[in-house]
Amino acid sequence: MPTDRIPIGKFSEVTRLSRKALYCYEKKNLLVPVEKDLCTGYRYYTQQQIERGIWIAALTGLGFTLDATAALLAGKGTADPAVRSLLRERLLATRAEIQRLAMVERVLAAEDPFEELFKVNLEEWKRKDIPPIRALTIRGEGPYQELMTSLIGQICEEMASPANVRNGVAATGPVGSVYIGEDCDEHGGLVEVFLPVTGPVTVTNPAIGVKTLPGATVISAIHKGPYHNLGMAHARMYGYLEEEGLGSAGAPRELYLNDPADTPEDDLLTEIQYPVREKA
Amino acid sequence: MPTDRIPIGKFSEVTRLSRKALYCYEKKNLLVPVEKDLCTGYRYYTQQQIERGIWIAALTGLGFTLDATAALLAGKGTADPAVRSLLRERLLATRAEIQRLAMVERVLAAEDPFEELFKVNLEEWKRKDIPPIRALTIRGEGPYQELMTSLIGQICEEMASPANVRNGVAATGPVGSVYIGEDCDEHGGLVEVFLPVTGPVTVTNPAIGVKTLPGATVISAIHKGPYHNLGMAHARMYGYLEEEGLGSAGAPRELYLNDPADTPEDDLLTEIQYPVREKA
DNA sequence: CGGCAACCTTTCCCCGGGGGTGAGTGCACG
DNA sequence: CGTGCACTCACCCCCGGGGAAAGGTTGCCG
Repeated sequence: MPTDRIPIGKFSEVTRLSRKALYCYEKKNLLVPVEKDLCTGYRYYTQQQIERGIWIAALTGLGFTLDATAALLAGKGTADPAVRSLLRERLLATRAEIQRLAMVERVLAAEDPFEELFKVNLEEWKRKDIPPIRALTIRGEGPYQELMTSLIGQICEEMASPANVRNGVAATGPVGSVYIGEDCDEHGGLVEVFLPVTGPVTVTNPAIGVKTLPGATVISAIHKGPYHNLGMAHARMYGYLEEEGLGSAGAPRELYLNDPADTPEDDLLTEIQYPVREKA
Repeated sequence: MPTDRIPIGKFSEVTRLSRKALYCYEKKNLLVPVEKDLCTGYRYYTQQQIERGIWIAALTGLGFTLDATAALLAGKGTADPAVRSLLRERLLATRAEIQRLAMVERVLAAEDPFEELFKVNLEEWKRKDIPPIRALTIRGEGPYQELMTSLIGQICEEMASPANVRNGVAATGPVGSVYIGEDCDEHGGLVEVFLPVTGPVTVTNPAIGVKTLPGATVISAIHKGPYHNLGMAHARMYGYLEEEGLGSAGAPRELYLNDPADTPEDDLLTEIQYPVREKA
């Protein structure tokens, strides 16, 4: 083969790699032009590099990072176990992404995607670690509807007391509740309402205390809609936990993410948390 | 609601947005903390912002850009046509991505992904614009096998002539060929072999000329494997063009992307180009 | 009232390029 | 041997954050 000096533009056409990509690959030593004119900086590639370029285009097109691509090219012919593991890892990641996109598609294709979003979200449970929380707490028992209103009202009142306002006591999160009672049903039970708080709190109402709620590992989901639908959401989460064999490890909590006073019922957001046993 | 001063860490937990993301949203005015301590720079969010944060997390999770997310949040309740179009655009993009990933998955799941890659690649036609090419050319007719060897040999010899070497004449791309004959079949026909070239060429062999091949819009695919399989690939591409109603608009070309002299037959890469009529 | 851990701040570089700019080259053709 | 066009260069900012470093604050608890 006679001398070949393929400038970057032609090389880019043949390999279907953009010029920018080629600069990038050069910096990373993935595909370095054989010749670089010292005075003008012009890059020249050769025929041999076309093949490598095409492989790079193909592999990155599969979603491999440039590092992985380099490794794959190095071990292509061989039975390198690293190659196998890279391939498998990518396969799994691709499948996961397809699944995710399928859900995204479902939401976007729905008549009202904004509504649909949180219906699906209910199925998108996430595990997270909750740190301990210092909070004002108050307990009560009875039918939820009135109970919650009353308990939250008392806590807010406490926060608004002159002593607390003066001392700069402030809430550090949304109001939440813990379903303590063993036999909570949809209508009522023993509940503890809490408001995460910071500063030198003064408590006057004897029913209210300052506690540090224990941390936990929880499965959490976000619910959108009126509070009276929360029961259904709990049922679904509970069912899911049973299925997965995750023993419930404590009382479930709810976090009321927006204020029922100035939000339409249908837009209310509630985070539901079910503690589970830690599991690597 | 009493004063709430939610520091970034807590806010990040509740909304499932990373701290980095929050910094980023602040810079873009997408979600700006209500209070920022002038002296320490600490950010404090409020309850009301939690809802917005959760919406942002949900929308970006669907793949919207931050700009799009902002627009969607602004027009959420209204029947803004911009919102509709953003949603539809995203839906189409998502579907396209799912399709693409499905192919990626097929390749990765194959027994030998490296082989599979170019089989599928054959189905991944791309339209591109080919600029005019200045090249050494030589024509011949007969059975391909021997014909090509001979023609390519002659061209290479010409390139290697003392005059050309002295003048710094160099190839600017891989050898290719044009199937000129109307009645080319798998075995032979009228062919023009070309080698893209630059510099003041001297031609001694009277069969060889310097020509500028015309540019074209082509559908191109990359074939991997022995040259004697090219016939099948051509047939498939031709079939595809018919299906799509793309009239062929000129003689097909092949580019021989690596050198048969030092490449195993199974690894030979050939780009096949079918000119089509320009179409917006 | 102190101490200490946990929190927060800014800054910088990374991914894998896309887009654009102004200025400096090449080379085919006349 | 010019000339003009097309090419190429380096540089900077953008996406949407992740990770790490170095240093300053908070605030709980004793």
